[in-house]
Amino acid sequence: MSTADDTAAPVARMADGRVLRARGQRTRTRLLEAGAVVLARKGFHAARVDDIVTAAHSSHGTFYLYFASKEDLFDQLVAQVATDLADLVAELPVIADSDAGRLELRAWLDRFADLYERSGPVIRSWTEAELSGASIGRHGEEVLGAMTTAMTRNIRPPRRSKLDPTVTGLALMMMVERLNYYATTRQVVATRDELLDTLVEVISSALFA
Amino acid sequence: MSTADDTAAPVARMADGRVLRARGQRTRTRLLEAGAVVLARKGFHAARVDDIVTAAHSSHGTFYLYFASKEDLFDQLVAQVATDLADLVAELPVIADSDAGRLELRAWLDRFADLYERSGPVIRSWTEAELSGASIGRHGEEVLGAMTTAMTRNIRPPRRSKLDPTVTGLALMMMVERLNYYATTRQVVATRDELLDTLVEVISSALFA
Amino acid sequence: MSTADDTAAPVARMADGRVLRARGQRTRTRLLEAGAVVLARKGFHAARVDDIVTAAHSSHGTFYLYFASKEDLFDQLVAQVATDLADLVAELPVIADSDAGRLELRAWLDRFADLYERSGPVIRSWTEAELSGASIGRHGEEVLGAMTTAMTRNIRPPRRSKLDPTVTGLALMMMVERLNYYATTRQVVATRDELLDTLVEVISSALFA
Amino acid sequence: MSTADDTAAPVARMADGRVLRARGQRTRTRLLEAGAVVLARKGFHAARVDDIVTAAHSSHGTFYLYFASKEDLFDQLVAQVATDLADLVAELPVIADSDAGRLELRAWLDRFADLYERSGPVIRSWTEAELSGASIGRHGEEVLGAMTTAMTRNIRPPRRSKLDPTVTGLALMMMVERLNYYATTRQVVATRDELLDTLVEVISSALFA
DNA sequence: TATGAATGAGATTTCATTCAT
DNA sequence: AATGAATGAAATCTCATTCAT
Repeated sequence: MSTADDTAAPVARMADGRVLRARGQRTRTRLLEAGAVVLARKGFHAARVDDIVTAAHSSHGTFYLYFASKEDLFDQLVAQVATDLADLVAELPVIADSDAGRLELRAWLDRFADLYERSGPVIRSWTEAELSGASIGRHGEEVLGAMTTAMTRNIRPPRRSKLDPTVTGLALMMMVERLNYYATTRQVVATRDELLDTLVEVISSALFA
Repeated sequence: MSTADDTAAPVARMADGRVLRARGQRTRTRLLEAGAVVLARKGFHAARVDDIVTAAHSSHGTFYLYFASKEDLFDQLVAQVATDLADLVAELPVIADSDAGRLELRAWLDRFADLYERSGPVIRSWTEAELSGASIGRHGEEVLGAMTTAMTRNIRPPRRSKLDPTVTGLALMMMVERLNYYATTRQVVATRDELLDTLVEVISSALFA
Repeated sequence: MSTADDTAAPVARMADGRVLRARGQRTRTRLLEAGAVVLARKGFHAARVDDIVTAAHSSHGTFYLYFASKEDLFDQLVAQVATDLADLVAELPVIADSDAGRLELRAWLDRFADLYERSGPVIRSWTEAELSGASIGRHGEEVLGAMTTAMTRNIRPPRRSKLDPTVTGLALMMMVERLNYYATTRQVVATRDELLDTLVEVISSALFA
Repeated sequence: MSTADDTAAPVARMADGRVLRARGQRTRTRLLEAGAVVLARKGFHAARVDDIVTAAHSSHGTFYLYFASKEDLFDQLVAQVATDLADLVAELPVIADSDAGRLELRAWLDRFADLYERSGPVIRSWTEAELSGASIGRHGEEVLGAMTTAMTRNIRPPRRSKLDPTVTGLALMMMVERLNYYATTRQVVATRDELLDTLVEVISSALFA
């Protein structure tokens, strides 16, 4: 049995490093949640600190008690989602060329879609932040790498000599992300089943054709 | 037989609608090109009018002679690229399940990659603009629809009953776009050949598996 | 009997509608007063936001905390003066053709001159704003109507068949305004007594000749 | 008999002093007329050089060939009107306390109203310009003095001991001006006859009561 | 003489961050 | 811990005037 604390939950702190009491904890959470809402509604650049504190029924002064800057808040939001995503990606199974394998893949994609539905706005703001060179992009790069690697593990080199595994892994994962993107933003109308069926088919075709 | 010019090129105009003489034409072009460069370097939101006029060796006053606002310039840039992209997309052939078909597809993807290399920054700024609700998004939706439809034409329903053609078309096109994105931004290291081979394989697997 | 305050003073607000605390109240007042001073010195169009914030020992940012725009500040100034003026005009008595009547008229004109001395610059800027079609003109029209009506009440139709009461009322009131204008701007040199005597004479001549 | 040229018409010149040929003459006139139209529509401050040259079907470059500045054009406009007005004012007769005198006065006021109808916008812009300290105000002061003096000549000191002649003259003339102002801007609805009747009555009451 | 194009100083406005209570 | 107020650098945009042909 492991001793306590070996997965020490990171203690939330104020911007100046002091540890939070219960009330502070709640205020910080309120601001983070408001940040997510505003991010979803307006995107990274158009989000104003004022929008966030208004949505959180708080104030500018309070905001800077908990976050060093606007970017800091978004960074913390992104860090959380990046962790969730990395955890999920780590659980992508090696997929067998069988109905069972396809079912496993489908189940994983379902969980991905769940996560995307919850955290899509934050994930989408990644791209926006990346494009303009904000520091938030870091998380994106790490997760991108993890996703690519996870999918790459499924590609047995002997089978398809022409396919570069890394490139293929990236291609398939990006397809998964984009399709979820257009589905959650309703730019394409598709049920969850259609989404999953399509992804399973295309991915398994690519892997086992 | 009609002479040339029956598809009269749209005449460039000043922000107040007056048509341009030769010198104005040149200045406008210089500003557009500088805009593209700045857009590539900084992204839509971080791009400053001042950056653009400095890059174009021009002035603020001149800028507003040709464009009603910063957004107007980017809108015109995007409109141009949207046209190019739509033209290319219209030329996507119906792909046969044969080596010849694969070659045709590969050639088309090569042209897409060329266009993306030239106009990638503008295309990428689309997403950024979309996210923050700018009016530029319009073009994006149209082109997105055209791309999806073009790819969809290649999916013969009888073959793969489970695949929704529209969703599949979108998925494949988005994969093409994203892969080009990561290739041009050097977030994935791949030669043009690796890129094309991978895309041809995955797409034809999906279509003909 | 009701206590005071049943005509609750309109609560001062920030540009975004939030109500003010004491400090904000003071800052807003300082800006309004500085605005009046600058308006007097430079007129509506030549007045710069920068002049105002400098005079108020404040900053641009603060200015826009309290006023949505430069025009908004002047509009609030004008609204205040319009109210004062309307109140005074409402108190114009019906004038009897007697020494007592003339004394009453004189007293009222004296109060008008006081108000004009205090608020002349703002009243004068009305005209400037009207001419250029700014929204401030509204107040002007209302007050103009009230002034005309008030004076009109003094004109007994039977007496002077040829006089249109409204036109006469307007004529006399405008004379009052213009004379105060030239007196306060020192374009005519006249003591308060000369001013009042002249106005009383001309008005009572017109009413009772 | 006087020699030729003792009323030498001021020769129109370009901004750099050169005398105009016929074509230049016409262009200059077109710009002046366009200036008057724009002045009427927008007022002094809101009038843009661009509005004027567009209305005159001319160009910025041409504008500065004939006028040293925007103010210069308005100054020339005002100078013309000031001359007309001064001429008219010089012809104000000494009014007798008789029906004939009233008719003479009425005739003069009719001519004033004609002039105001033609040149009202320019006259009105005087005030606007004065308020913001533009140099145009000069003409205004001169004409104001002339108008006051002219009316003052009609006030026989023995009659009304309390009236300061200058102040009264100013008061009456300003009433004339304002009433014409509100009549031409349609802020008061009155026929020319009502206007004249009212003014004749009030003025003669004041002079002869 | 005429003109379209170019200029840049200067105006208004925004908003992340800091201050004072 | 919390907050309302203040700040000012920086951004966008305007327009009288000058330039070059």
